[in-house]
Amino acid sequence: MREQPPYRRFAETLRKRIDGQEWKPGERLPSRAQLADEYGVTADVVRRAQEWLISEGVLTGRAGSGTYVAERRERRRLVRSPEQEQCAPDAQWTFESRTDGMVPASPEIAARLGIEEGAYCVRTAYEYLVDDKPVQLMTSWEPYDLTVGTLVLLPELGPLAGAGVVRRMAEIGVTVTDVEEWPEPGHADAEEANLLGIQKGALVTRIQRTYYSDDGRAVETADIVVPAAKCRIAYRFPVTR
Amino acid sequence: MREQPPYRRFAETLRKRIDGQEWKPGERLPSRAQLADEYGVTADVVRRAQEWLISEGVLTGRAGSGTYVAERRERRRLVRSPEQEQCAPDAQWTFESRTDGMVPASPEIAARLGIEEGAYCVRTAYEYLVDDKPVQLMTSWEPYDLTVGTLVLLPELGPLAGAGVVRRMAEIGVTVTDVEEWPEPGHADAEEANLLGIQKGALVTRIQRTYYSDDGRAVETADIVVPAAKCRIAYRFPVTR
DNA sequence: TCGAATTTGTGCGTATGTATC
DNA sequence: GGATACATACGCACAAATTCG
Repeated sequence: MREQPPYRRFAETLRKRIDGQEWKPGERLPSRAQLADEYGVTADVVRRAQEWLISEGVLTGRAGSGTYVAERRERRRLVRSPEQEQCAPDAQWTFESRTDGMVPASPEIAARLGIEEGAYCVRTAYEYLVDDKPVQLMTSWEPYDLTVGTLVLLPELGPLAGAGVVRRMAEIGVTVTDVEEWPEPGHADAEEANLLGIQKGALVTRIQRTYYSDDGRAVETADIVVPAAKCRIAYRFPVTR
Repeated sequence: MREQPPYRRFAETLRKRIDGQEWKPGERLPSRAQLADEYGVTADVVRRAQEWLISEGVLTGRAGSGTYVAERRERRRLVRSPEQEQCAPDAQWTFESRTDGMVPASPEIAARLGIEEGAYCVRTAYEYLVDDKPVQLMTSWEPYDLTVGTLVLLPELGPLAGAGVVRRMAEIGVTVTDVEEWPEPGHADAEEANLLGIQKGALVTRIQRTYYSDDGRAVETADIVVPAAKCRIAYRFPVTR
């Protein structure tokens, strides 16, 4: 076993004091200079130790303000299963949406929807909120020619505003039968971190979701960003053999 | 728009040369000293630019050898759905397993299995292989008192060795009806990176999977590590309302 | 309101460790 | 075993954000 470098040892020192409730969640730690003085290490060793703990989600740093013990906020459980309309708003969840209108399909979106590159889609951006705080981002695309001339053309308008893809499609005679989700790990970019109230570079799960109708056509596809610090994702489904 | 720092600008220079097929996937780049000379920057700027591209999966570094253009390997599609036994071996997939024998349940595992802390479990480690290369790791726990005295006590032995949880449990009269998976983003530690043949710190998805029987008891839980660079995970299930 | 002090965040160069050939 | 190349750690300087008088 090789000896740990100074910054890692100091990180463990800090972690012990945090675990011992010496500083409680949300509280500010002494400044780097103070900690360096107290332990007889350089301020840079303190900085690296804090960076390490930040990357583990134990601390969070705020420029100009200080380094804080991360709030052990209870993470939302986000269930994704066949039995329910996913991500529908309820008493606890709400969302804000903004339809950008028609945009030509990028090569990737065209492939996901099975339409021609450049064909028009209705793009809508969603922010899911709990207690008025965003906990999930989504951008969705629907083929324009699927909903043109119907009341559900714009997801956020009409009698079924906010009702979810399955119900909206049912309204125009399209039966959604399957959903496919591709979750991938990633890091939050500056914009996502800002919108979600998390640290830049924090771990997120990006989900590509596509709904399919009974004739096998893709009727909607979406990019979903779920911050690991705020949400746990659960897939639950029956086992059939 | 603020000006980019030198290492970021040089990263874009490198990226353009890579995109232009100047160096092909798998090929070695010139050494840092050479690149630094060629572009009139310090070797440290080259190093940081390469680190940046490594974190994006464009390059990979090997100590003592060189920096290489990442192979754009085709990623396995890993379907997780109700219709099939998951992760069963077939013509393309195989796995190696190693049962550690009985271990007392940690608090976390006990909670996941709904058993008492310290109660014994059968722990088994799996490495899933494609072309003899590991693409997925799994560690599973089964309550000892569930399978004790039966032929399926050890997942890797007996007539149903390697048959999967659902079939093995069916053999002893336990009907598995549901599965729950909790995927979370993370980074590979040194050991995982070594086993999976990926860079240390590379993005992975960690899945907590638990199978439930018809009486609601958890019959198996597992930690699964899926490297993003090698596998895409797909959840597909029917929509029922 | 504004500016100075404080605190964290970013970038860079050097020294050293370690794997490869 | 030596030479070479990347990996890790550290210290310093400065920028950016916040705080507070």
